[in-house]
Amino acid sequence: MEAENTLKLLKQHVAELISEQELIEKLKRKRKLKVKLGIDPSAPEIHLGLSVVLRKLRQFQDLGHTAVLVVGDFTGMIGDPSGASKTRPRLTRQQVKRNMAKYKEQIFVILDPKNTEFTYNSKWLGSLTSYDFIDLASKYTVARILERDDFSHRLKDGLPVYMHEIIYPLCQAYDSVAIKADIEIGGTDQKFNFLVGRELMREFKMEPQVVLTMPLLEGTDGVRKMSKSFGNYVSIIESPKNMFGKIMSLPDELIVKYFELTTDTFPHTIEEYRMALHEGSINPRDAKFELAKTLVRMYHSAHAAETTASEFEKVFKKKELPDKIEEFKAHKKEFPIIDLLVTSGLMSTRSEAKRKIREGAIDIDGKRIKDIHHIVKLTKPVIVRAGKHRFLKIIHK
RNA sequence: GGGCAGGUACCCAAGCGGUCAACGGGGGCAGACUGUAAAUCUGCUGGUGUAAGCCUUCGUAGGUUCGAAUCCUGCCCUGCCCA
Repeated sequence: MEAENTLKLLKQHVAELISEQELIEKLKRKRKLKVKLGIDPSAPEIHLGLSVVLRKLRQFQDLGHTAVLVVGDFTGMIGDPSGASKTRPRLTRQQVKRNMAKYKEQIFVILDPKNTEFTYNSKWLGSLTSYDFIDLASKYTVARILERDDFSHRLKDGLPVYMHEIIYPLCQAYDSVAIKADIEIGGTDQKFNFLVGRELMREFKMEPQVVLTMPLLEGTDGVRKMSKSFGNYVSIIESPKNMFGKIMSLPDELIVKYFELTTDTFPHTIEEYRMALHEGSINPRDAKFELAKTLVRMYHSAHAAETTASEFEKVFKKKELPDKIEEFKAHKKEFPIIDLLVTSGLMSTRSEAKRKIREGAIDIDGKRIKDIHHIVKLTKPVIVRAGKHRFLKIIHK
């Protein structure tokens, strides 16, 4: 009975499990399982998309299993020039170290440090000889590597596929061999690599790892997967205000998915939301509002959730000014509006400032400024609003 | 090693001697409408200048020309074909 519940929990929200039977077998043995997660050392920020996988990993930890985080420093240091024109800068040892320090600060917000092991794949990949490496490469065929969608698409479209890219899956698979992974988890986009891991483990006469993939979470644009490079991500260390705002600008269709994959909201509550949204008995905006509060509560505090929520109401529903506005101390009493926008950092160039003024994006004390020659007098503090949600209080100092 | 086709702004993609800071689309930003949703409509999307203008930008280095993203040469990079 208990085993059944365990399995049910672990299977929750999972995209694919290969195979369920093997997982059951492994769980039956009552030993600590090694659950592998590959970490990209070039992206030290944890966002909600990654939290989906981390939260699943945490479930394993809560059941007493060990999370083995394999930092891809070896592959990272080689550099990954995907995209023909932009060779990604190689990561130095230093950078990897710095990034990982940052990473660790965030990751234990979700993971349990007691059941977490960090390891770096340069430890074993770095010490392979050329001979070993070729031996490794001999265990897989080109055709099977090229089965992978993105490779075959790129070939079809006449785009480059580099040698090291096709070696990549093998390296990652070898990580599984090296740490003797019981389970590897990640996003569905990793499925291919994980399966290579299984094959390779068989080659090495090991029990193949169980593969568990989680759905990819769409980012704030609602279309592409959440990723730092698309700029559509919500970091888990985002300020309450930004986190709240980003969640509120999410497309409605994602509300339920976000509840499921990024929060601990009870399944039956989520089901209620789903029904209500479907029937139209709840304003999607309100459901999203709850979602935003829930997330701010998780990553900040209940208090922050309340104050951010009421602040949001105030600014966007009642169209009032926020309680707290950042201040900028000006050194002069009078400013041409363009200078003010640029020196205060609201705009990055004078041309941009001009553009925004002409577009009607700039308010001062609630009055829209359309004249690019407008002079701002700082006899008293003024509030500049740039666009929908950027406020700055300018005071003369 | 040889042949062919390419390298244009965040991405795709026109342009093929002057009217090109460079058509069009996507994305992004801003405005209207809203629920900081979607859809829709409008504007903007190198820098500097009040503006006229000036400066930098079309893989890279040179050259031809009054004038080049556009022509020539070397080099680098990508794809395809042949070896």
